Amino acid sequence: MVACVFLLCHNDIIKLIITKERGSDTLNTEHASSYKASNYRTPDGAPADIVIFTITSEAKGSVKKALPLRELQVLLIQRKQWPFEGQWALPGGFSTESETIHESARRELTEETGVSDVHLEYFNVYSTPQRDPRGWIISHAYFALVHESFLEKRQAADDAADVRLFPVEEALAMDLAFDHEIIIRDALAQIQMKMLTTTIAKEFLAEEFTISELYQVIQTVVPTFNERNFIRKITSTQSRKGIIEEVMDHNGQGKMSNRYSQRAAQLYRFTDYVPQLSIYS
Amino acid sequence: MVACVFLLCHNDIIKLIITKERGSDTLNTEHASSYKASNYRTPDGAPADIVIFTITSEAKGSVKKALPLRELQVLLIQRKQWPFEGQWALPGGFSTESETIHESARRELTEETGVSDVHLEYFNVYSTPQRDPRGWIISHAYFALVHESFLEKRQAADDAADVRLFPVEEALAMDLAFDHEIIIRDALAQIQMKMLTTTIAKEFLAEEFTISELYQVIQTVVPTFNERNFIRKITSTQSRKGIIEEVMDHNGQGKMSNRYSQRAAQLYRFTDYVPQLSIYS
DNA sequence: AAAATAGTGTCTTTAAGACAATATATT
DNA sequence: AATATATTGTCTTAAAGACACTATTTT
Repeated sequence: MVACVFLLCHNDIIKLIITKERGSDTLNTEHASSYKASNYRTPDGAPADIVIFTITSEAKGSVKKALPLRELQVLLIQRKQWPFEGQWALPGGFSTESETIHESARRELTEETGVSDVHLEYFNVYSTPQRDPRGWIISHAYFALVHESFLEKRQAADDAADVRLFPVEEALAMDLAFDHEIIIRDALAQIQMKMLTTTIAKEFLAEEFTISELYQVIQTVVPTFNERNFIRKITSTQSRKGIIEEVMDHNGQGKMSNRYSQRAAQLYRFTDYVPQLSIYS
Repeated sequence: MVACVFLLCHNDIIKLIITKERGSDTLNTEHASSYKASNYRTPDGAPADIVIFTITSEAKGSVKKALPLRELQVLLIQRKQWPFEGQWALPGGFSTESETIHESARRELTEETGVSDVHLEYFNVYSTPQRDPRGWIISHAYFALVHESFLEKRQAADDAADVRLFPVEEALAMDLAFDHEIIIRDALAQIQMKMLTTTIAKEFLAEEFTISELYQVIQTVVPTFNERNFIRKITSTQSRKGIIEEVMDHNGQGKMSNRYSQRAAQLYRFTDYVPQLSIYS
């Protein structure tokens, strides 16, 4: 006993309602041992949407050697078709039956950035009814953290007016497609938390970096972050000094950089130590 | 131009393949401005599965007043039908178009426990192809933390042989339905992390509790947790003492409990302070 | 010399960590 | 009196927090 109704609501959208006989999956003990006919409507798609963050750095024009201005940016694409035609949206795409959603997000990310070894992390699902006018579409939201050097070539390759980086605050003030403003807001809160509790700062830095650069990156993502004795804590506190280590040159001397400063600064790299935080110890 | 093919693989399962015309949603700039006909297969369901944890406590028989034995347990239900008939599985159910997945998880949880104001948190999506023999079914996994007192009445109400608590280690050693072993393993790792970084311990405790009870709950979830000066840290460290506070009686004296001890112990409660952890400060 | 970033000295207060000792009520 | 849990005393070492000071190179 099968009924199949097609409702053509828009010229490129099909809604379908299917009545099918399926064993009850309710776990209520009253029903668990009896079969029950129900009406089932299945989702019209399960896409992955990706909030791609990068931190751009721009040299200050005034002085030669100075710390660059850094800004947290998010990559958006301009929609070419209904729905939300002309509006900016997160990159993403429908996942297929033959891949996990994570694989589909990875595929989209590679298409968008041209780089494959990039931090990609799942953080939430968005399923509010009517969130997508095309139908019942449940979106799986990821964030990606990309070093600006990876996006530079992409930006140059196709001077695409329809793919652009926006400062996060600017993006949040725009009229974005779907519920993408909420998704970006949630992603921002997520990376702010992760910036302080994990070593994701490394995703925005070169392999070797100075303490000032690290401090700047943290402050760019979490503007309220303010540690007066930052260098002391990160380098001389026993419980934390395992997170980063000094880079040495071939003579066993500390490797220095004077990219941004008159006095050369020690270079550091992240170790593979994973800090374990606890409110009880 | 619509093709619809029904494949009846099992008497209560319908697989469908639909070819429909839809605008390309790939974000590749090569395709962004051209429409492309594609074959779309849509998911057959988007259920929420819930890992319901509780901590049971059993008084030691030998002595009258002694700390109880506590054990982390997970609620499972025995399947009554194909697929995985007879095997134990997580409670859960298909979400519908008119609710968010979170609402559907909340609904299932209330059906299962009879209680509504319970900690419920989303943690991951499971979408490995073939994870469900009924079709392309993407499962959204939640964990719930329930005080044992909430489950006691439920357990008594229907002496349901098909709904049972299992010690987590025992559940993980069983041959569970679907990929539910992996889901439980991930949920366990998740609550172990959250137990140490948030105040979810409160979900397993009464409103008022002693330091020993709190310590026991943490150790039950995270067996490696071992803090020799626990009482000192939680009560006399400035940065942490905001997490809990002493309960006072009407005379302004500390309210005590001797449920588990000869010498009465001070009762505490959690404040609404949300601790902020950081590896940098 | 002024500017800009990098890093150290020094002092006070607070917390961590270990473990012995004391407190209170029950059996 | 022995027992079981709760709590405090005391000591040593480590870290937090503040802020003035020195270091290095460029302009």
